[in-house]
Amino acid sequence: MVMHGSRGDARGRTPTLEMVAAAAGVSRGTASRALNAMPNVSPKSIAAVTKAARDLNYRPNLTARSLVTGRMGLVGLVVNESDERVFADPHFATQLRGAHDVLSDADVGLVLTLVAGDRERERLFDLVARRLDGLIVVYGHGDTTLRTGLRATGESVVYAGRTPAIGDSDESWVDSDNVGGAMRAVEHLIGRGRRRLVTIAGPQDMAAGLDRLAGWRHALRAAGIDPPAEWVEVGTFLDESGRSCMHRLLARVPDLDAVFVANDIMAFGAIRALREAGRRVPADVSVVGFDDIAAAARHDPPLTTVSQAVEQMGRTLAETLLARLAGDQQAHQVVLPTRLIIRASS
Amino acid sequence: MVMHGSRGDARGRTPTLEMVAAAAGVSRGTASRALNAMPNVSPKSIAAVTKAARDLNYRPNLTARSLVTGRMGLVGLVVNESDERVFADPHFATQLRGAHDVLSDADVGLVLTLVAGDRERERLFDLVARRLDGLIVVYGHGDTTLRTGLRATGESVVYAGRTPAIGDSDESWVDSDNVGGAMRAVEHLIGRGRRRLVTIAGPQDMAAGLDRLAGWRHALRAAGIDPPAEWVEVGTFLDESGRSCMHRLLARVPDLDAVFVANDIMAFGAIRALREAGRRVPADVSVVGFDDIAAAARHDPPLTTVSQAVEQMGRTLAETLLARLAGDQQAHQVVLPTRLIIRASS
DNA sequence: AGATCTGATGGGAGCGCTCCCACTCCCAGC
DNA sequence: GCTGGGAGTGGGAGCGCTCCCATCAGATCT
Repeated sequence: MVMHGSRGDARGRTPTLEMVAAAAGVSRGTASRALNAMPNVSPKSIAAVTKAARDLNYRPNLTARSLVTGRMGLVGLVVNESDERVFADPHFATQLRGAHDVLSDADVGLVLTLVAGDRERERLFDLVARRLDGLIVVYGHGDTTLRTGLRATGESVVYAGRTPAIGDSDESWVDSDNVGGAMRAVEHLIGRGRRRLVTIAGPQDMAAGLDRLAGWRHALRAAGIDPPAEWVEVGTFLDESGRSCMHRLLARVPDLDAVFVANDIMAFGAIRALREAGRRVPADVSVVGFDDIAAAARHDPPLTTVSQAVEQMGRTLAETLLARLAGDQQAHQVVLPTRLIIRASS
Repeated sequence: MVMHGSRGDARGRTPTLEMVAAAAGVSRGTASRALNAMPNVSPKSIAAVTKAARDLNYRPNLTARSLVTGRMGLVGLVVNESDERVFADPHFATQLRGAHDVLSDADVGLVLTLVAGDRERERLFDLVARRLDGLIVVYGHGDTTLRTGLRATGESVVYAGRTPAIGDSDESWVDSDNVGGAMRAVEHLIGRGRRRLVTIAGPQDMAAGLDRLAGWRHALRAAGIDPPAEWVEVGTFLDESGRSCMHRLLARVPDLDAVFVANDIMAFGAIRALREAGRRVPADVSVVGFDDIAAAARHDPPLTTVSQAVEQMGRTLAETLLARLAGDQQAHQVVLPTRLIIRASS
């Protein structure tokens, strides 16, 4: 199907439903019903049409189908963030694979849409109106313009990650149980006898940052400890940030005996800082991270951390969107379980 | 455009070309010509149609257009490799951004297509026949089944990276000047007085691996040095592989004074190995990498390396594909320049 | 003034499919 | 034997666009 010369050269070459029907000795309508597994078709017709379609190597023209159904069979994956930052996230690929699998089984294509700046955001609105059935938004954090814009268009959208900024009751999202994961991490540390249990939190404009901090605080209070504000440092989720936050915490709380870090990357930085300060991990200070990235198991010492169902998240995002496209009107808000992986750092 | 109920509820809501034409007081044909900037339309008509289209917030129905033109306005980005490995490549995002920019300006969508295994490869052939105008194949290395399959379909395809495995004269590809880059790296080291100049090569089933090794050998010979086979170790492009290769080289060639490493990641591993062996970089051994990833500049010591025009590569891939789709029959084989970045490691 | 050309226009045809309505069987029920 | 209904079928309409051809005005040339 090279066909740069448009119509002419394709005529007669690519088999159409009409040709399949003729070969099977039935009408177009019957052929269509047979191929789409609709009711009220005789087994004989189904067999004849199936055979004819295979013989002719027939592939339905998705464009023609779209024109009449109004469905494109395409959803957009919106990456609203600097691409470097997204692709640097070791979970992105896994999540993408999960979503891709599900969509691919449903014969729905995934159109990659990088958004950076107003012009591209406008283009996204245009795109979604013309070519896409729905959107999966990953890394939409912070950009309320995008969110309110999408909400206004009434498009089918599913977000990766809870949407903290605006009232989100009518939006669909899939998120990990960040609060629960953080709580279990803290409970684990308390069970190890730790009491001066500080935290390096993530950015507070992201649900993951907010929720992991909330879980830490909640678990401490449940254990009868009311953590002072000086036990908290807010980082950027990057390695170097973990290091500098840890140094500040050590300065403020010299006798700290454990730190819950909101992601593994910062936890690595924090462990470096602890060593620089002459503290041993885990003998003097226990460290727990979040994410269970591949490097966590290989780290020295292997990092105790909270694991998320990353591929499942991708799958659920896709499934939720497909459900919406199938007519399910209500918003789905799914929280996936997290799991504490205990290793040597605690 | 939610329209899960198919046709009915969209009728009358979404403006059509017919409606624009009526509002502008011209015919459908004239409106189409005006909006598509075709010749033989009066300025008055153009103005009227443009205004009517804006007033009605008209967006052409791409499906209807595709049905008649036979063009989908979609190209596939084929990732034929484990997703972890691709997304771990720090250049992938940049390259993708470049391609995305160009395609987006041409109003062509980019459909992400992960291929792993025969079933998915079959699905790709199906997909490209039904929904896509062409393909950009990144990381197609090794998979000749994919290549020969695509060649058989006569599809428009552009490869990222030279295609060494099979005769490639009729295939389009875009690649960096790996040979030239490697040569300049070696010439630089020779200029620094180094003579026992070993190399850690990349996988030999990838053009990048082959070409960088060839460049190293070529430059040495040009300098009157005929490198023995024991000066070469073949790595996997991963960090740990760089370290172990370096150890083996040190064992075989104890008096080596420089090493050209086929990528930065392995160069980091190699520098670790050199330190473990008590060699100073660059005092005892000079190290040059390839890629100029972000971490190279921040490394201790900052790494001398060969920089590629990564974003340009993405752009050129897209431009080449668009040219093919516009009817340009001949294969384009583009080699983009590389540049030696001299830092402290040499 | 009449013939000729050119730029501009209108509208039919048709892309390949799904949807729907009308129609034909055939069998059960009275 | 006639009727009612359901299963199965055929084919028209129509999705919104582009392409093309016939037409038409207005300008230009003999």
